[in-house]
Amino acid sequence: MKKAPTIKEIARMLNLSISTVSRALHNSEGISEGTTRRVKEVAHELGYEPNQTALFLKSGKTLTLGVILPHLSEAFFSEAISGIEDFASEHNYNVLMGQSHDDTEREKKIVEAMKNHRVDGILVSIAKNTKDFSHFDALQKYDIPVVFFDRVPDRYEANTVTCKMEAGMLEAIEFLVKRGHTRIAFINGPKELLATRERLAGYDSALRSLHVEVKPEFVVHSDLSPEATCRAMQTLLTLKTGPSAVIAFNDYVALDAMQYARKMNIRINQDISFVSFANLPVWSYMENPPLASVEQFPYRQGQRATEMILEILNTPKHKVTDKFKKIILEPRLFIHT
Amino acid sequence: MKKAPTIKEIARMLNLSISTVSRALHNSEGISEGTTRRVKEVAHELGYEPNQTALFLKSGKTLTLGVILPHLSEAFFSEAISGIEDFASEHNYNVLMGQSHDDTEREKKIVEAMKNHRVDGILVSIAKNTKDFSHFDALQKYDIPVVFFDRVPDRYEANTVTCKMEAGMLEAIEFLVKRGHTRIAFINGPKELLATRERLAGYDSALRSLHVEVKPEFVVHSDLSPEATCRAMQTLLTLKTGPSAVIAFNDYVALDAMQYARKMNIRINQDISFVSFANLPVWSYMENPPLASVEQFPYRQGQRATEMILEILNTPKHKVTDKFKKIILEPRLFIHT
DNA sequence: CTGTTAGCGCATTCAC
DNA sequence: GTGAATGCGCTAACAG
Repeated sequence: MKKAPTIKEIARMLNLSISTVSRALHNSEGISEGTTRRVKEVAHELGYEPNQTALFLKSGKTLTLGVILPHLSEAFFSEAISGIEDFASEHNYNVLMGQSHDDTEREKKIVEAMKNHRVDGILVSIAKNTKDFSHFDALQKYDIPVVFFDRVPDRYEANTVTCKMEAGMLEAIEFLVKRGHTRIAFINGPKELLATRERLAGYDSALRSLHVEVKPEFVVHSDLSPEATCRAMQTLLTLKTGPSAVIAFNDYVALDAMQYARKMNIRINQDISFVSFANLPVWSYMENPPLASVEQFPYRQGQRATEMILEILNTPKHKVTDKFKKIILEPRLFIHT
Repeated sequence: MKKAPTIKEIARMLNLSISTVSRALHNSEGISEGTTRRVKEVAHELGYEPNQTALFLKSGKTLTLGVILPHLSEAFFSEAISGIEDFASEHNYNVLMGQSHDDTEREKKIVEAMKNHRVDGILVSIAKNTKDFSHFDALQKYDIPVVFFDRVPDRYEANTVTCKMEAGMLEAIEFLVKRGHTRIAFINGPKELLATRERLAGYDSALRSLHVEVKPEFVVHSDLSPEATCRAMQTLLTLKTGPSAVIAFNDYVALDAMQYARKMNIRINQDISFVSFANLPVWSYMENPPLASVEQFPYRQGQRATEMILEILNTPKHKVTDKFKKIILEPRLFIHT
């Protein structure tokens, strides 16, 4: 049973005081070259690494960022955290990760654990049902900044990184209209999500600005489960005058909707065209992907969010303002084939 | 600029000593009910959470597990870490995450950072080129146990969780032979990986035991890049007597190989049948997935690895043995109708 | 029932 | 050039 080496141990081995060892390791002035060398040798020999945990007591910095996501199994989020981790590690930060599984209670627990660990800052994509943000607000008492990305609270008081969904929707609809579609349906997501409302607003305004008739029955909802998506698709297919194109809330909804349509003997992108949000990497391998999808750059969003929080952390306290930071990325319509 | 509340602050506010506060928060014996209540009230009011970092100094436990993976963008690994995080958080452990991007140098850096943070244990799937394990061995000095999963070192001295690849290969080949295939090719992975050698051993022994002729030219390699996979597939397609079935090292290789074949006007699973390893969740949505794939249960592997490391952490020091723990899971052939 | 103190690992201020 | 002492937040052993 070993114990991690400490400066104390090094000091004892060399008959030095711990402060000398500490200074030697930091190349401080006023330590003889010989001592410095010997200290470093022994340190290396023992595989000494400074104890970040002890350092925190002095510095108040853990060099750790907390990341809270709904779930990693969704490609969007695993790409995002990949961007976060890459950017963070470039700047010597570590990443503590937690999945809320779209459950507000778990989200609260994770926030608490991260408070316990005194992470320097937290990046979050909130759970589907989170309406109350008091667990995040409580972080102010700990001087832990929070940056929300993608799934952000529907209120102004928050640092956020998002994609301009209205713009993405406009691009998608312009694309379809150019191809001659006028009966454009929309399978939207759960009404609690801000993203749902934004996409709907984009849908309405895009259709209006392009002078396409807005039919209320063309907008249906899914809670993102395969079953709900199939029901939504079914609703669309049983309309007397059905849609010629369907926009899906995201790629998973598109997958389920397209599968259901295929089962109903509808030819994808011939009888009904599809356009989707988020752009799964696997589309390129599919024989019949949606005609296009709105790329939301999860990796980039993660990166930018990390950049934002590091900027906040590096702002000297006396310069802190009350302004909230907002980054809004432009999505891009990615046309398949 | 707030600072995190401490027991000291609570003590000052109530004119108590810090030890009384500490005891009250822990419901220790011998504290008057009134005091306990008042302490808890104030603690709640301030949003007090104990400082895990300070606790570590005493207990030597950070309640944090380090996880090192090649990259999260691969579904296999994001599923695995999902299993790790779920199991860990159930047991009040947090997860510190790092991506090696299949680069041994980055892997070393991550190990060092995790040593700095004094994680209680580390779970790893090693980088493709890692041959030297001294950075992991050095963790012994810190009494930090390591459990390898999926991508494990090719030596005995390691705690490992893996899938029995030979068995998976046998199942896959049995499946193909039953369907009448005798010309079964294999696109294997990079030779450095243990998984590559295991699959090859399984391939050879399965063919032999089923009395199918082994043709050396039927085994080709890919470094897992799309280009290499296409070249490998091309090699197979230009054989005078080509294969009737192809087994792919993993799903990504299968995707690339199938796409290439399609481009060459080969009808998937008619002209050439495919079987793959790993079982991407999206197969179920594809019109022409491989006939079958060998499911390796990444989520389960992550869970079991976490279970193993927690078991090691909870073993009293005096009971520690030198034995290495090994868990070998049975893969399952998943047939895509 | 409650207060005082030591110590975990380290950087740092003050002595010599 | 180097050592001794302090304090970061907290628990636990020891005193009352």
